[in-house]
Amino acid sequence: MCDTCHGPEHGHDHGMGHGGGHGDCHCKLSGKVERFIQPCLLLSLLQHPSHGYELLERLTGFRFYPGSPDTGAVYRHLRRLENSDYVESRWETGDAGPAKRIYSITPDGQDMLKAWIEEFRDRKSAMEDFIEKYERSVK
Amino acid sequence: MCDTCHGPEHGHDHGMGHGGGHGDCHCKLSGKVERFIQPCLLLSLLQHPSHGYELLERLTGFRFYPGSPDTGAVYRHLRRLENSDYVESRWETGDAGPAKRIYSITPDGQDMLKAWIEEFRDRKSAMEDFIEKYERSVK
DNA sequence: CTGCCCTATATGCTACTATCAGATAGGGGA
DNA sequence: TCCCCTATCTGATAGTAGCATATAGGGCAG
Repeated sequence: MCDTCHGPEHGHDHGMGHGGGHGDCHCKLSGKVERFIQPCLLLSLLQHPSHGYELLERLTGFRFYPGSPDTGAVYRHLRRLENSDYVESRWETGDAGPAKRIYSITPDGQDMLKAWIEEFRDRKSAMEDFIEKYERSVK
Repeated sequence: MCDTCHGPEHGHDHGMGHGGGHGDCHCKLSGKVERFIQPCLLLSLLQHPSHGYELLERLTGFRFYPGSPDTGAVYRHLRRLENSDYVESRWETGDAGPAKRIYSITPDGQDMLKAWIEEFRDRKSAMEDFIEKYERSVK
């Protein structure tokens, strides 16, 4: 039983929003953002260096994130990207408010992003194939 | 340290094969098939009824599965799909070898598959946007 | 000067999932 | 008899997202 969509578990609302975690309930087909957060962060940082809190807001610009993404996820992934040398950071304490950790993309990170782009092209075409298979089957 | 690609953890091999589970190693960008198994099973069953072992082989026809998919995953997802009334099954003991559980897609399952197709269209266009954003940034 | 909100970063916990490994079992061939 | 192929199913583990919470600086209203 699903406490979000109520009633039948096979509702047709398939938006990616609201976050997931509904177990066997398929009222949200893909609440989870499925590790798209890393390429989104890398692309944001390719555009210009930024800090976690700002990146959090910029993530909503990607259609993978219709709602507000999780703050914990953003900071944790930035840390992981830094451990892999895909990004680097420096502290900025200049202006008002708490200190900011400014992240920039590294050459390795740019290579990684390029690999992600290739991956996305593959997935996109795999989905096109799937849709085509479906169209042929229902015809 | 990655025991698959050895050396630097940011190698550029980004195929979807060999299965995942390399933690922070990005030598495989997406070893996980990320719940694509359910729509693949539904579409296979839309084409014609089938049993688990056969579906296992038919899954390789989808480009989400370059290697052989996990047998456990197939049977477990079939069970889950049946619990959700997206598929139904009957035992077939007629011919040689062990009994087969033949699955068929239900009307609810067909609706679900349709919802998945819409979802795939969304994801596909989100990826197109991402790639376009990238192209603009590197230009 | 206290409480509240906004900015900013970080960690703990839990549920879900994929993957790996192995168990069970029928039947055919060497 | 042993091994392999077909066929289904279960156990254990590791990675992940999402939620909640902790910490902390600074501005501002009452």
